[in-house]
Amino acid sequence: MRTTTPEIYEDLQRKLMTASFSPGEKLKPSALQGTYGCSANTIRDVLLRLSKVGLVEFEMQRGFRATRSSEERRSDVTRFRILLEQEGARGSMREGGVAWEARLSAAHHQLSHIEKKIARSDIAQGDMELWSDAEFGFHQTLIADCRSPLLIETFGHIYVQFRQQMVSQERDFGTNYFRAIIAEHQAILEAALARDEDHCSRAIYEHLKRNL
Amino acid sequence: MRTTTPEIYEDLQRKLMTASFSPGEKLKPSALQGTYGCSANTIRDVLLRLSKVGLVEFEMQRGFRATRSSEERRSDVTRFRILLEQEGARGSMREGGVAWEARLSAAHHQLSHIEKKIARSDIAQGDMELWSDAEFGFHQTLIADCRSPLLIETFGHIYVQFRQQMVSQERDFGTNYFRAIIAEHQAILEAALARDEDHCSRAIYEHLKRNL
DNA sequence: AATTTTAAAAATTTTGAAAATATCTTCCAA
DNA sequence: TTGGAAGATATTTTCAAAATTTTTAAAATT
Repeated sequence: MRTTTPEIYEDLQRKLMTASFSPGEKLKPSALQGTYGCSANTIRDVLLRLSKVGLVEFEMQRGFRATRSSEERRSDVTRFRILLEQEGARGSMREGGVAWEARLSAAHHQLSHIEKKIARSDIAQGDMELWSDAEFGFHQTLIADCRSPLLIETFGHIYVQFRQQMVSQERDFGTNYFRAIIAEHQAILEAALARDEDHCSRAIYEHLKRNL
Repeated sequence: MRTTTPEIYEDLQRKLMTASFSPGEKLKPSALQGTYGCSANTIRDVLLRLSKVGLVEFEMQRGFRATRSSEERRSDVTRFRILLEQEGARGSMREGGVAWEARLSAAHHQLSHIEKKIARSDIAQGDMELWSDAEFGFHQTLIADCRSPLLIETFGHIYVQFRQQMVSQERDFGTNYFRAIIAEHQAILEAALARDEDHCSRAIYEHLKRNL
């Protein structure tokens, strides 16, 4: 199998985020090398980079494993995400202009479109991946104009870890779940466009508290 | 020169934090390999790990460089540090027990000892490194009991970036500076021990605002 | 003179294998 | 049985060279 390194990175990232590797599972370069038709060192390189994002744990002399999952960790990731998203949204509401409002509306429109489709329960193959991307797009746009590259970057890392933790915890992701979050995203959008910082913070908390 | 990989990591980290590499300077494995008597790949490995902490920037196909420095970045790092430290201290004040108070007092005592020595201006060789470690110890202890491993880890990353940004910005680090921060650290300690969350947050802000 | 093309040099990434290190098994003694 | 060597196995790390890509500098074209 001929695969470029960026493709390997993307593939491993996706597999980590969709629990194709179970939490805590050992990731052995020598084992993965066969899958991608490259040398073990290339895998090592990619895993080192994925450990920056927090999808992979690395410990010297004892290799890599998919980040462990636990009640505590899920809660920790969620708390941290709430902190970053509240602060980021606050910043965007202060600094963002009409262009930001436009982008946020657009991102929400796209997200809401797919969420309504899923809520009608005609969920098709690949919809979850589309939804996940749209969800990220919305939340990322929410904080995008806060003028803190560091916060934005860290939020990106935390978001993928959040997804990683959530998929490994099977819960009801049925139509009920989507019906609920449609309203929550709507609330966040409205508060953000109204530049009501406290209300927006609360809406973000309400959206995520089920994972605490 | 015979050097183990952890030593290489430490040495590069120290050099990055003390501006032995100027901001934005290219870090070429093939060039550094000679310094440490190891292969270029070992350096690459170390640099990849340092990029997780944010001391090094990595871009695919174009290698590594010491993290760039700018007015904006300094301000960004400072803002982010304030956010994390305020939140972490808040958590410690809520969750920490007497043991935490004891550790915080101890860390402060050590820090204040060296700061007073420096303020008397009999600053000796290696004092800055001792001070830097003690400063980190104090601030880390401040947030240590917030029960958020993620926040603690991220704070560690941001702290070293903060140091990195500060050293590359020459400013008056004379006795005046130390006289000022002695009082600021004292204020943080007192508010923390009094479990006065708002006051502590303010003291943290006052301590760091000069870098905004 | 400015831009694009081309060729050479330099740097980065990848490889495959050897060396170092950790982990597991088996066996023996307490 | 329990605990711990000793050896066997597997994994991780390191290496030096090959392959790829980027950068630099010079030449050619507009």
